[in-house]
Amino acid sequence: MARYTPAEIERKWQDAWEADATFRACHDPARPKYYVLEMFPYPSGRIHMGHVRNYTMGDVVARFKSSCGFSVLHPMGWDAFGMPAENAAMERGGHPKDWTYGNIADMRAQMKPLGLSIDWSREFATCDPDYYGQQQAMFLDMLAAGLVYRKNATVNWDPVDMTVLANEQVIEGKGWRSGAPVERRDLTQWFFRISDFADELLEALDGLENWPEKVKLMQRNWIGKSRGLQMAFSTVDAPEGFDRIEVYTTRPDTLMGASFLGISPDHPLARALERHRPDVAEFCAECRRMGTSEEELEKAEKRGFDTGLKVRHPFDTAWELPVYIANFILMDYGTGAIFGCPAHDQRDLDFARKYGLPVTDTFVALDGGEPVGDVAFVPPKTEPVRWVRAFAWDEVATGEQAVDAAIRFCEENGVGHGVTKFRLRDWGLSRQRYWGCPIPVVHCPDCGVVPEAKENLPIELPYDEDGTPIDFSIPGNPLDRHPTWRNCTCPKCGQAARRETDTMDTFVDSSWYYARFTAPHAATPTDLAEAEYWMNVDQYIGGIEHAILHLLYSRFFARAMQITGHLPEKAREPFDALFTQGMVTHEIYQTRDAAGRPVYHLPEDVEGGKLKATGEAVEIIPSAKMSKSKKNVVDPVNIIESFGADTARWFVLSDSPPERDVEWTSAGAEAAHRHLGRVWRIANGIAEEMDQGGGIAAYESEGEGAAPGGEDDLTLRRALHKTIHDVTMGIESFGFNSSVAKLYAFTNTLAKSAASLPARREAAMVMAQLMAPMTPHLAEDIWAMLGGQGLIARAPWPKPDPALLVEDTVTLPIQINGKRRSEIAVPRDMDAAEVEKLVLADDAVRKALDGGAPKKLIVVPGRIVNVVV
RNA sequence: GCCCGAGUGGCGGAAUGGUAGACGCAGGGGAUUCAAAAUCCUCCGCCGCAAGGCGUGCGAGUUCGACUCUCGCCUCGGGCACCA
Repeated sequence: MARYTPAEIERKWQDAWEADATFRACHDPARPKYYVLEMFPYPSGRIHMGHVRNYTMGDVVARFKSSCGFSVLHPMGWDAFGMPAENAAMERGGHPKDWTYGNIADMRAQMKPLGLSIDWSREFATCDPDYYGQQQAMFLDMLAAGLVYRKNATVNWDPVDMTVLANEQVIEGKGWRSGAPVERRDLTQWFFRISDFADELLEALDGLENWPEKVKLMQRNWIGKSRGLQMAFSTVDAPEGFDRIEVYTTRPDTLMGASFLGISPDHPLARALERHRPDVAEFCAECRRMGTSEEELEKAEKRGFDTGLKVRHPFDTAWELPVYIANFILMDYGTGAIFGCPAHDQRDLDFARKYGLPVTDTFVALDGGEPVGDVAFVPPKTEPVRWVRAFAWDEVATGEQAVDAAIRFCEENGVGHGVTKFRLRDWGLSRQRYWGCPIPVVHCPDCGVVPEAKENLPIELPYDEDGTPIDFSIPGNPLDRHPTWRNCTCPKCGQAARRETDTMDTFVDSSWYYARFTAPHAATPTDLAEAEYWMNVDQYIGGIEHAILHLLYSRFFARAMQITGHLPEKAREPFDALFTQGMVTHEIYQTRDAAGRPVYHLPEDVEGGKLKATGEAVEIIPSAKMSKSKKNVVDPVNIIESFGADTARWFVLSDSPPERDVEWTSAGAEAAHRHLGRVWRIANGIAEEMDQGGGIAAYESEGEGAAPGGEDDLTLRRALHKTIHDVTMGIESFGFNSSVAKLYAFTNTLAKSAASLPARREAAMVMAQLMAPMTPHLAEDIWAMLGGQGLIARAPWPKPDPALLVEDTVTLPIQINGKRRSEIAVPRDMDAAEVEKLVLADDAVRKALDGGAPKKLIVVPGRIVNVVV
């Protein structure tokens, strides 16, 4: 008996698609286009189930839209720059370039058997000089347009390895390799002026109707627009040039509860003091012995240092407040100085209690009104409170009203002015690393910082040094110590100059790849005609972990590209719809090296809690996001080899709602495979019946005009059209798991159906079409064996017949006091009065009423009845 | 610490404010088979012999009716600007 053989049919149909160029994106002005994009992968060397899930979802959308008549663009590329390549070179030798391109070849080979409807002719990697050369050209245009500038910024510095560390490389305040306490260090770096766009990036979120609310909310909070008061406190006995300290506050209404002034350790006053005061210098140095991440600063114990300086309260010059240097105040936000109001801010309160500073209530709750103890009173700004130290508003007012009044009062009295500030900072793009896009500028002794000439692009990364491969075992930036690469001539004056040795943040690479896919081989960054046709991305799909940075940077970049003429106006917001898929999680296996640092292991290297190679026991850390660095990734190649790509695809779609996390298990894979085998056998059985009945030709004349079948045929057709409707709705709303469930249910219906052969043939063919976006190879095979014309991939999507979707009778559940107790079958359109009569005649209802009348009787037509007794 | 999510049977999960547990996994029973595999049929939230009662993380609230809406907690996950 014939069997389902995925290994054979998957190869067969992939070859057929290849020969047909089915997935080649066609710039066809006559058809509407649809651009579906999944976030491109980092080429770690192996695909994992997260990739399979991500790309299968995109593939379902791409194939579905294609069947619906759209000209689809569905490309794939590689986010190929970044630290792991350099780390690999350090750990295992070799070159980042060879490692990366080797990984890309491996991953492409693992991905192709999935049968994704990708136009591979558009593939590129961000580390291709052709790509990053165009990126350099855009950088120069953005520099000319004033979108890029240089300023000082703080980095994590490893004093032993003499190298800059990423936040990820700082573990508990120490360098991951050296173990040395990390220091903060200032470097001159390049920045994109994203904060100039803060307001626009915020406002435009409202127009992104097909983005998840939570992502927009996260971006709103990240941009952090606030209205507040900027004002100065005058100082007493401060050093020269510091007779005033500017502070920014969002709660000027609490000014009468001020208790101290806090300044950042990086504030100019702190820096001035530390020059002459060893005690200040020591405290500031200690503050700087910490990483740069906000998380680390916020989690650190809140500490302050009393400078001994005082400031005068603006409303009462006799009232003096102490000035503290505090480790939790960021120089990057506001003015780097705050006033503390302990009664209405928990952090200020903790600080005040710790250093014995006064706590003064400025308002109390309407009911009660006990003074603040160890919990600050911080009601929502919209809640009315009773003010005990108001200075320009009513005794009872909300925080909002008080803030507005306070700003007005301060402005009228010459104490500062209302300002709007954003939390969003400019985007620092300089990285002191090798494996990234070189920043195309030159440092000339006479001309200073000079943009490289466009004709010299791309500025390529050097592969070796003096004929020998670059040695990555030495910490630090190989470009910086390369013997010749830095040497160049000034594009302006022609004399000897030095090349910039910093490379770009890899977020730059991923901020415009979607645009490059529309014309991947163009001699300019984009081709405006192609961008005009293909942009925007109609459906973008990726992980929630990119909700803020990648997506915000991309939104900024689209604007910057438009300003510099690389994208049309309509691409200002590049992603029309966003879907954030959940992550695939897995256990983490960890051992420790001699120095006690964690070493992670791939699941396939672990068996029964021990390393296969050495037998060493591993520590099992509970399921977490699959990540390259933790090595808790599962290799889907094994699944594809034993069950086929369709099984892998069907399984990742079936088990969990797409936006939710899923823990990968092997248990369901066999079930998925069993089901696909069953579907194939049902179709094959129908094909064999057809053969016995005279072959396909005998059924070709059937169809619309054919004699109506019996009751069984009608029942099957009703179920089929309901399934068409449900599966289509599922795909359109990203409810792939629901679509899969409906297809399971319909398979059962079809298997048990006593309908005529033509009806079952039709049902099997339509079912194949409905399955085609998910299990495309199986669908093609069934389509072919049942006599379908051409490729199912090119067949139009089936439409449900509305007449077959409505049922004549419905079952109404009867609730008594909200609990289901009975049910009645009634004609679909029976009026409520008739229904009521039937309900009151129902045994369960009569029993519950016990002869009395119901208190209330609610009839929701066609849905439910509730009797309140 | 701050911002954003998620919690439903043994497990993954379904459910425009309207029958909680669709569909699948695991498990039980049966058919077929010399036997097994494969396949097919069937049962399956918890307590209870039953009648019935209890059930969507916990506690309140709104409603004729709450997994769904509101408020307060708990737990887990994501992000926090140099991981990608």
